[in-house]
Amino acid sequence: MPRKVIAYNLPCCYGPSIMSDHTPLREADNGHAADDAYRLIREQILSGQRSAGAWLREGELAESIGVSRTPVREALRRLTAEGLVRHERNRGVQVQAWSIHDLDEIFSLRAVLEPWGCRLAATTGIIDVDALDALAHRMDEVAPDGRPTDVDELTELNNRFHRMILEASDNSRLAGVVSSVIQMPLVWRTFSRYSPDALRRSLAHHHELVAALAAPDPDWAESVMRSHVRAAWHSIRLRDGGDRAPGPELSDQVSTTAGQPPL
Amino acid sequence: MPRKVIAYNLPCCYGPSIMSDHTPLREADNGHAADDAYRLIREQILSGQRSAGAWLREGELAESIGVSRTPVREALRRLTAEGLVRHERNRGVQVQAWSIHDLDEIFSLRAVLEPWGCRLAATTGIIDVDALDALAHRMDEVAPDGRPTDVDELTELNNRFHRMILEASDNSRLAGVVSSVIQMPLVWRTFSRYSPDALRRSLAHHHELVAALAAPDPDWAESVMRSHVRAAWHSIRLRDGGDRAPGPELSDQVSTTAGQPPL
DNA sequence: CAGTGTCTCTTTGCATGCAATTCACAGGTA
DNA sequence: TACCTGTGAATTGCATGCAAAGAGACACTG
Repeated sequence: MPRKVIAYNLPCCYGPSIMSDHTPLREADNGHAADDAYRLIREQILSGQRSAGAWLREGELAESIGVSRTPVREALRRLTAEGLVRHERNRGVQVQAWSIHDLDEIFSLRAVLEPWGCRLAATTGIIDVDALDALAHRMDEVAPDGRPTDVDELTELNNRFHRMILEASDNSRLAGVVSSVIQMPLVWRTFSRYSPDALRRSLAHHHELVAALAAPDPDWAESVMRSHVRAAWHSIRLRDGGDRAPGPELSDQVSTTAGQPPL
Repeated sequence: MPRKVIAYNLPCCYGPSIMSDHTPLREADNGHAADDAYRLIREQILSGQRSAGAWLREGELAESIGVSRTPVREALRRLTAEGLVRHERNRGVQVQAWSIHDLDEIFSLRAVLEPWGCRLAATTGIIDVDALDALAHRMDEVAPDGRPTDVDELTELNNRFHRMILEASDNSRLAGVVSSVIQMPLVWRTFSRYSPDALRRSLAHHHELVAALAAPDPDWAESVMRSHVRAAWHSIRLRDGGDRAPGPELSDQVSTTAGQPPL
């Protein structure tokens, strides 16, 4: 209790003890402890450094990040709410494990929501088609001939592309819901599972989406987005032991919203 | 620091100071501080005791609940993640305010997701039709002739009805997403806004849903659920200054998935 | 040898204290 | 009057200490 006072005005991590041998503390003191903890832990999970089922100990995380347990606890609660980790009372928090069934749930949801959002975006018309087009072209550069040079950047560009469309749907909850549901595929590092052919097709879809939104033709936009999501679903599953196509029945169920008569 | 030790073994709230004049402490000591705080605060928000825009002070809440600020903070973080409150760094937490636009967002999302989930429930067939039927009949009793005797119970039954269908869809994320998006209408105490006619129609929909799921006919089930949600949307809006029908364009957009050819 | 009690050690849950930030408001200046 | 500016009270952010709940080791008993 005496030394605490001294430590307070310093970037907290320098206080109590000389930093231990490994000092992967949060960079500088900007940001805020709880946010930093959240970001760092989240990154470690998504990047696979913390594998599914591993326990996340408050004490260990606090020390490695360079903050006290309090902000770590806050970060873990956020991650729990987002479904990235599981929390058991008095036992702790462990990284959520995922199965093929989870992947099917996610993609069947996306196959309903994203086409609908794309239709809305084409209808409301408040979308920056040029910016979207730029993203599509940038992705071509990062993955010439269907072979990605930088999977991380490709993933980031792809996320931005999809987010931009959903945000143009004028339904903020739609965008929120999709991004909350999508967390997990990041772990699977989607694009690293695509064949060159599949990736080329995916990038072509992006250009077609730009065209459909520029037209704007809501039916076209919706339909291309549906193809895009379902193609992605196949691409990811095929590599996976290739057990079977996306849900025999699910397949039909999802296509429910396909092939509509024009409104 | 001396008295603390004494207080520790008691149900924490009895410790430090003789309880103040108002003692709405958490009932008994069962449950756990953070969960209790979460439940109590959530209830106060949904019941309208804490009105939109009101600030939620950690200290005040902690005292009124009878725990320290730590579990209150945890509860507030959960509520933030769920969208019931807004959090501003270093300023605090205030009850989220809602607009007609929010209501439109929510119902247009429901109008896409719930019919789809209902179709899935009819397809997978793992639904307890009898239990569902019992719920529908119980609702008839609680609202004879479209005049509810107990709005709270009616609301609870209705939530159970819808949740049961979504849980039968075999897509846990779908159920999760819908319930997370639906929080707000609870605040609007949906059924208190229905006319007797509208409420009678709503209850009739429930019986028709049971029939469609018992058949089981996915197209029928999906279609009834779409009618059900869109009717609810109108019922809630009409009382509201009756400015206009659910989104002129939105209306078309949502019906996107309507009137399909049978699969 | 399986089952059970207990003991210890680890880890979480919660309370509390101090620093930092924000806001309202008063007082000074142009 | 309009606009800074600084001061103080209220409030959050974070660190830390103690109690309680689990998990595993180990001996004891049937």
